[in-house]
Amino acid sequence: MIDLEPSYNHQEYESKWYQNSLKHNYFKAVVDPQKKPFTILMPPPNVTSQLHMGHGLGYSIQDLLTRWKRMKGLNACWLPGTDHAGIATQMMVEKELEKEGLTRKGLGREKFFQRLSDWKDKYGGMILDQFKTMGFSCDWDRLAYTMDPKLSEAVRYVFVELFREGLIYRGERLVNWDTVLQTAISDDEVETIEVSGSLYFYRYPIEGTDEFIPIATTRPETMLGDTAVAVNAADERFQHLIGKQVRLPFVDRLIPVIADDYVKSEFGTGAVKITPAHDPNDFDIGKRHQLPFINVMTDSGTMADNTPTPFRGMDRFQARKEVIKQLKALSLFDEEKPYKTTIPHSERSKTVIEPRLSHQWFVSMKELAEPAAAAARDGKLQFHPETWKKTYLYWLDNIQDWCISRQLWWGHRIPIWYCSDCQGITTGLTDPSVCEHCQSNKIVQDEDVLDTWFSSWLWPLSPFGWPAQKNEVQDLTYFNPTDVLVTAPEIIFLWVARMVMANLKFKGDLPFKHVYFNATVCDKQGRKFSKTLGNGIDPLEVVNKYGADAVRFTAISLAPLGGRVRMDVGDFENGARFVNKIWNAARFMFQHLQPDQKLPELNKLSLTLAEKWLIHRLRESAERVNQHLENFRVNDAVEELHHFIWGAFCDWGLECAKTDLVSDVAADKIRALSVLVYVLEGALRLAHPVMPFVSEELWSKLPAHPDWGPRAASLCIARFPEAFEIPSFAEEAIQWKSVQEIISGIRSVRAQMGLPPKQELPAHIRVDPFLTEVVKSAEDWIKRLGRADSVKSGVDIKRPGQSLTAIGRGFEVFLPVHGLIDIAKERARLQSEVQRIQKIVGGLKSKLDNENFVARAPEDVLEQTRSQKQNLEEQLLALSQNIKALED
RNA sequence: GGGGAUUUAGCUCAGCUGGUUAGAGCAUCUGCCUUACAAGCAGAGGGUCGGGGGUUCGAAUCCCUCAAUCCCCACCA
Repeated sequence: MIDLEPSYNHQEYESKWYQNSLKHNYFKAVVDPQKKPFTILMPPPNVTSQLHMGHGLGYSIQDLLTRWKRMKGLNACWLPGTDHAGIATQMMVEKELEKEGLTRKGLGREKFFQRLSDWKDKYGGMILDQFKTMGFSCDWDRLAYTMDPKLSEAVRYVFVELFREGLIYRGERLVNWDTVLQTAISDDEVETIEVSGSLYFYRYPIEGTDEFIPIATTRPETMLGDTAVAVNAADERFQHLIGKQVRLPFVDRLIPVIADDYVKSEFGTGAVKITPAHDPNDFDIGKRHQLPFINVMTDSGTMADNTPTPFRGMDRFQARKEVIKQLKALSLFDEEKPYKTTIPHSERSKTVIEPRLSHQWFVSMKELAEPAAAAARDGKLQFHPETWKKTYLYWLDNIQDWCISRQLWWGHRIPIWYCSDCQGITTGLTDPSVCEHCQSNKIVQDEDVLDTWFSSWLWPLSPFGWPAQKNEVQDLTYFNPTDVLVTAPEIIFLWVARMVMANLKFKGDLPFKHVYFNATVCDKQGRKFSKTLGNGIDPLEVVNKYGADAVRFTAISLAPLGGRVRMDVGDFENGARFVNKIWNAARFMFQHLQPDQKLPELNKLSLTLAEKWLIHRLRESAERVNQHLENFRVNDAVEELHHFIWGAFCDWGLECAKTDLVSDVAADKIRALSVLVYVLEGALRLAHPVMPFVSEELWSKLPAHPDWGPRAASLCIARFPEAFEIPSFAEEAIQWKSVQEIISGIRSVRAQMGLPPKQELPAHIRVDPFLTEVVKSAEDWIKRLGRADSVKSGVDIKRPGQSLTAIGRGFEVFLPVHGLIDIAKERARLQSEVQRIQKIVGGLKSKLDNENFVARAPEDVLEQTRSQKQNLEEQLLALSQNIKALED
C-alpha cells in the first residue's frame, strides 16, 4: 500500500514541485527547428505592483494554455517580464520623497533617477516571486524588463527610425495636462467623469457701442485668455456684430466677434467665448481664424503672470469664483444655471485635466494603423470574444496621433538634442556630441521621457533580441509571431493595437494570431476590484489558505470568456474541495497498490461493463477538454475535468470497483486496479495544466501503467491525453447508462418513500429484450448500489404483489415492500409521475396531430418525436398497472 | 451623442448555427459517519428563459420594439 495523509496539504508540495521544475528546466524554451513553438507573451505587470486577482486570473489562463501545449509536445515559451511604468512608479517614489520632506526638483534629475532605480531594485520584481507561488511556468531565463539595456536599445532604434521616416514629429498642440503630475498624458489615460457643475451666463461689451454680447461658459476663468467671441453666421441675433470688437474685461484686450459653423445657436446664448490655448474646440477655431493663443496658466494650474491682479497666482478653481465675483462687480454677470457635464480627469492623479498648449512629440499614426486594421478585417488577427474586433477597428479607423513625450524623469529619455546655435535637431542611435547640422557643441537633450507604452509596444520584438542582429534574431523568427495574447480589454488601444502596429511595421507580420480577453474581476456586487474600495481578494492570501491549485482552478472555472466574473473568497473553497477530492480518490486506490505495482495492459483483460464505460468516459473527456482549450473556452475545459473526476471517476468508477479491490480473486483485483490506475493517470494528465501541484504529487506516487507508454521524468512534460489514444467503448457506454438509470431509479424511490437505508429489499427487474444481457451482467452492482439483498432480472419478471416501482426506458423495477410503506403515499407518488408524463405526452401528441409539423419537420425530428411518445406511453401504461396493483 | 454587451433556478453562469422533458455549480430541504473524502454520500424541491410583438410546423435560440443594468468611445461652450 502507498501511504497518503487523509487530506491534501498544499504547503508540503507546491514549492517542492515548483523548484523541481526549475531545476530540470522544464519551463525553458530554446530554439529547436524540429519542434513547433508555442509562445505566449506575458503582459508585463508594473515592476512595482503587487499580485492581484486580475493577474491571478489572467496569468492562470496563460499558464493553463502554456502547460497544455507543452504537454502536447510543443516548444512552449511563456515569456515573462515587467514594465517600468513611468507615471505609476514615479508617483510612488515622489510620495515617498514627500514623507521625507523632499521633492523631485530639489533632488535633481540624476539623484531622483537613482532613487527610482533603487526603489525598483528593492521592491520591483516582488510580483515575480508571487507568480512563482502561483505555479506559473514561465521561461524565467528570458525575463525581460522594459528598461533593460537590450530593450532600451530597441526603443531608441524605433524612435530614430520613425523620426527619420518623418513619422515622429514635434508639434504644438493642446495636450491633456495633469497639473498635479505636471506632465502631459495621453487621451487613453484620461477618464471623463460626469459632474454637476454650472453654466455661467455673462456679457462682454461691444467696443464703440453700448451693446453687449451674452456668453455662456462652464469655465469663466479661461476668459482671461479669450481671443475671440464666436457666433453662428446664420444667427440673426448676432449677425450685425460679426466683425465688431469686444473689449475683454479685466485684461482690457480688444478681441473680434467671428462667425464659425461650430457654434450652435440653440445652445447657451448662441455666442461662445474662444480660448484657443485652453480648450480643444477653441483650439481648432483659433487655427481656422488665425487667432492668438494665450496661455493663462502655469504648469501647476495657477493663473500665470500674464494675468492681471487679483487673478495672478490664483488656483484655477479659485480664479473661477473670483472672475464671477469681479464680473458681478462690473454688472456684467447674468446668472448661473446648474449644468451636468463630463469633465476629463487624470486616471493617475484624479485631478481635472487642463488642456494646455505645449510642445510635445507625436507619432503620426495613420500609416501605422491601416495595416493593423486590415489584419483584423482579413481575419488574420482574431479576437476572443470576437465582439472586441469592432472596438479595435473603430479606434484604428479614427486614430489620433500619439503624443509620446512625458514630462517625467522615469523612463527612456527622448533621444533628441536641440542646438542653440542653429536651432537644429539631432538624433541618433548613440548620443551625439555636436549638432549634426552646424557641428556646434551647444546642444542639449530634450528633458522629457517617452510614454511607457512606447517601450511596451515593442514587447513582441525586443525581448527576443530585436533589433540586434546576431543569434538572438533566431529567437525572434522562431517565437514571433506568438500564438495568443491573453490580456484585459482595457488596454486594447494602449497596448494590443500598438503591438500589432509595431510588429507589422518592423517585422512585417502580426505579433500574435489570437487575442484572448479575460474577464474583469469583480466582487459579488459586480464592482470592479479596486484599491480604494478595498473589495479585492488578495491571491496570496487565498493561495496560502487553499493552495495554488485550488485558486487557479476556482478562478478559471468562474471566468467565462470576456465579460466579468464575480468573485468571493468563499468561492475558493470549491477549488480546495475539488483538490481534496482528487487526493482522496488517489488515496483510496493507493491503499490497494504497491509502489512498484506491475499492471497488466488493458487489452489483455476482459473488462467489465462499468470499466469499459469509465474508460470511454475518459476518452470523451479528453476530447472535450482539448476541444474547449482549442476554442479558448477555458472555464468549460476545467468544468469538464471537474465533471469527469468527481461525477464519473469517483461517484461511479470507484464505487463500482470497490468490491473488486477487496476481492479474493486476484484476477479481479488486478484488473480493477489496472483500469483505475489507467484512468486516474489520464485524469491527472488532464488536470495538470490547471492543477500542477496536486497532480504532480499524485502522479509521482502512482505506479506506471503500460498503456500510457514510457514514463516521462515529470508530469509537466508527460503527454497530454488525446481521445484517439484512449480505447473506445461507445456501445457499452450507452448500455451502462441504462444500468445507472436503474440504480438511480431504485435510490430515488427508496429515498422518496423514506425507506431506512439499512432496510434492504429484493429487486425484481423486468427488462425489454435489448437490455436483458446488460442488466443480467450488472446485477451485482445494482444489488450493492441500489441496496438490494437480491436481484432478479429478465424479460418475464412479474410484479411481486405490493411493490414500489421505478420505471425508465426499457425497464421496470419492482421492490416488494409488504406493508413496510404507506400505500397511499406510493400511490400519490405514482400518480404525480403519471401526470408529469401525461403532460409531456400531451405536448408530443398535439405536435404529431399538427399536419404542418408532420408535413414540414425533418424526418429525424419526426421519428424522434414518435418514438419518444411511444416510449412514454409505455411507461404510462406500466405506471397505471402499478397503481392498480397497489390495491392488491 | 455614437457604439457594444448583458438580462435563463435564491446566487453565479452553460445552453453554438431554431427541434428530446431548459442544464451545471453554489445555496436550500430530506435521509445517511455505506470498508477514500462529513471538505463526504444518496435523494428532493425550485425557472411562464426581462416585457410586448413578429417570423416559423416549432423560439431561451432568429427579427422588431420597449425596459433595466453595465462597458467603451465622443470637443457641444
